[in-house]
Amino acid sequence: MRVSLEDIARAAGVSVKTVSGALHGGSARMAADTRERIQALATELGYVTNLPARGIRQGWLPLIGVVADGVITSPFATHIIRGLDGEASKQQMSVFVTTVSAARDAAATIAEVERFRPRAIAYATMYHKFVDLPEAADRAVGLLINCRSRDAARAALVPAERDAAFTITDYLLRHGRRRPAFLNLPGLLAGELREAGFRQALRAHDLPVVEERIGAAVSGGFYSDKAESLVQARIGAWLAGADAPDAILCGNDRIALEAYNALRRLGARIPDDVAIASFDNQVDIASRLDPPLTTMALPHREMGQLAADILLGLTETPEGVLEVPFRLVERRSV
Amino acid sequence: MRVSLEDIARAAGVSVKTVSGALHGGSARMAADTRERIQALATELGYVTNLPARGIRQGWLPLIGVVADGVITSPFATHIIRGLDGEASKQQMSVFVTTVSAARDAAATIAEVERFRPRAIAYATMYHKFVDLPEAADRAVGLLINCRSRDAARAALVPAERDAAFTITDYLLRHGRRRPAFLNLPGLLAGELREAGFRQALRAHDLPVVEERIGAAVSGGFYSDKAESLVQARIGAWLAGADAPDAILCGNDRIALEAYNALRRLGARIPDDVAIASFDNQVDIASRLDPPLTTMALPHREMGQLAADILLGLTETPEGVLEVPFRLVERRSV
DNA sequence: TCCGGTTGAGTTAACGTTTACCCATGATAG
DNA sequence: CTATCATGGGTAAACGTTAACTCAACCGGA
Repeated sequence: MRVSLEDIARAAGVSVKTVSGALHGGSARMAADTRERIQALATELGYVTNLPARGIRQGWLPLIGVVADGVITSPFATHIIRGLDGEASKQQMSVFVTTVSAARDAAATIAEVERFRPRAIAYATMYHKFVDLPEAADRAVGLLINCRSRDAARAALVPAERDAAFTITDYLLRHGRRRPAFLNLPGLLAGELREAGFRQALRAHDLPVVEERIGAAVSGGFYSDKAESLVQARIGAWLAGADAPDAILCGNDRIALEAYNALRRLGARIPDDVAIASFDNQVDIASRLDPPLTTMALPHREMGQLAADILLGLTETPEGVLEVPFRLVERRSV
Repeated sequence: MRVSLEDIARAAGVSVKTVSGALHGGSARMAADTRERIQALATELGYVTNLPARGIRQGWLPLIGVVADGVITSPFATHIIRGLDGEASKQQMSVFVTTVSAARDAAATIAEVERFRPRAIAYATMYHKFVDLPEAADRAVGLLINCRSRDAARAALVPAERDAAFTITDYLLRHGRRRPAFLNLPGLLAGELREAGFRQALRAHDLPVVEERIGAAVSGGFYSDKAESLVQARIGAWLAGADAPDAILCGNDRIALEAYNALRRLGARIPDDVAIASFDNQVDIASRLDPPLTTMALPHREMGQLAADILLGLTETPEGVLEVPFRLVERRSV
C-alpha cells in the first residue's frame, strides 16, 4: 500500500541505495539523469519518506520537542511556537508540542516526548517565571524558554523585562514626562523586574522615585473582577492629589486598557494630560485602543526563533540565562 | 548512551524478546517475578521506549496528526487540541499539531505530517467553514474538524450551529421575550446557520420574523474598528423605534460585548429591559461581563474528544457531516 | 513410566532506511 | 597499450523493536 524505496527501485530498475541517494543524498556522485528519473518516479508513485525508518538509523527524528507548561492558549505564548516552527522548518525539522496537564506532570510529559527521540527538547512556559524540573527530566531538556532555573545555571531564554522597562521609561522621560507612575503586576516575576527597570531609569535621569506613584493594579497575581475598580481607584487618587503623574507605565496591556477606561471616566486626555505606555503588545488590545497604545512587544517570536537555532546547533547554547530584548512599538499614547 | 532493550536483556541475563514482552507485552505468558525484575531494571537504567523503532515494525507511530488551518491561536480552537489530547493520551497516543502557514500550504503540511507515519490525520480549522483539499492530500486525511467539504461526503465534525441557534432562541422565548432581535456575523458560515436557526425558532413559536430586527454587526467577515460603532448605531435605531426588541441574540460573545456597551450608554438595563444571549462562551468575555452572559458554548472540546475516538477506531466514522451540539451556559443576562 | 499439554523463554526474521565498503566500467595519462 | 583513477552503482550490515516460530522443562494423568 504505502510505497517504499524498494518499490521505486524495482520500478526504476536500480538498487534501493541508489534511490535513497537520489532522493535524499545531498550531492553524492550520481548521474544527473538517473537522479531525475528516480525523483520523477517517486513523485509519480506518491512516495512519502518514512521518517521512523530513517529515525531508527540516525537515532533521532527530525523533531524539536516542546514541553509546554501551562496551556499554550495565552495569545502571545503561541508566538513562541510559531517562531520555533518557522526556524525549524527551514531545516526540515518539525515542532512537536506536548502540554503539561493535570493528568500528566512535567516529568511525565518530558518522558512522553523523549519516546519519540526528538533531536532536542525545550521546556516553555506561558509566562515568565522560575521553574524547577526534577533531576531526570531536567537532563533531557536542552533549553528553557520563557522561564529560568533558580540557580540560573541552565541555558534559558527569557524576555529582558528590566531592560524593556528601562527603555520605555527612558522613552517617556525623553518625551518630556517628569512624573511617571507605574501601575504594577504584583506577585509576578515580570512585574518585579519591570518595576526595577522603572526605578533604574528614574535614577539614571536624576529623578526622585516617588513611592506613591508605584502601585499594584490587581490584588492577586492575575486579573480578578476587582482589577477594574482597583485601577480606577488608584488612578482617581493619583489625579486628585497634588503632583499628579503626567505618564502612567502599565504593567501590561490589559492594565493599560483599564487605565484608559479610568482616565476617560475622569476626563483626562491621552496623551495630552497623561501619557500611557505598557508591555506585551497584545494584539487584541494594543492596536485597538484609542489612541493606539505605545507598548514594549514581548519577544516571544524572537525567543522561539532563537531557541530553534540554539537547539539545532546553529547558534551557540547560552551559558545560563539569555535575555532577549523587547521591541518598542511606538503608537500614539505617548 | 541511550539504553536499549538489549542493554536491559544483558543486565537481566535474558533475551531481548523477553524484555520486550515484559515491558510492553500485555499479559503474554511470563513468570510474574521475571517481569517485575525486568521492569525494575528498566526503570533503574532509565529506559525510554524507542518509538521510531517500534514504529518501523508496526508501520505507524502512536500519533494523531492534526493539520491546523489558520493559526490555532484562536482562544477556543485550542480546545479542539486539548480535547484530542485528553482522549488520545488514554490510548498512549500523542497529538502532533502542524499549522498551515504562508510558507507551507495545506498539501505540503499534510505531506509533512505523513512523513511521521501517524496513525491518523485530521484537518482542523480555526472557525467553522468549508474547505476543499487537493485530491492527494485529501486521501491522507481521515476526518475534518470544525470544517466540511462542499459535497458533504467527507467525514466531518462541526458545531451544530443551527440547532444551537434554535435552542437559545427558544430559550429566550420561553423566558417571556416576544420581540427578539438578531445581531449577525455576516459572511460567515456560522452566522448564516445561526440566523437560520433563529428564524426557525420564531416560526416554531408562531412569531413573525421581523426583518428589521435582523442585522449585521460588522461590515466584513471579521471585526474591524467600525464594529463598535456599527453595533451602537444598530442598537440605537432599534431602541429608538417602536416595537423595540426585548432580547438581542448576538452572533458571538465579542458582539455581545459591544452590545453591552451600547446598551449601557443608552441607559437600557440587562436583562430587565433587554435580554442578551450569544454564542461561543469565550472565556475572556462571557463570564466577565456584568451581568455574566448567557451563551451557547462551542463544542470544541467535545469535537476534539470525539475526533480522537473516531480516529482511533473507538467510535464509528460518521458518514458525512456530524453535527456536535453546543452546550447552553445559563448566566444572568436573560 | 510415559505422553500430551502447558508454561517460559530463546531464535530468527522483518520493518525501511542509511552507510561503509566494494566492484565494474570507462577515461586519461604515461 | 597499460596502469591509474574517477565515476556510478551494487551489496551487506546495522539501527531497536516486535511477531512468528521453536524448543526445553516441567506437570499431571493414565
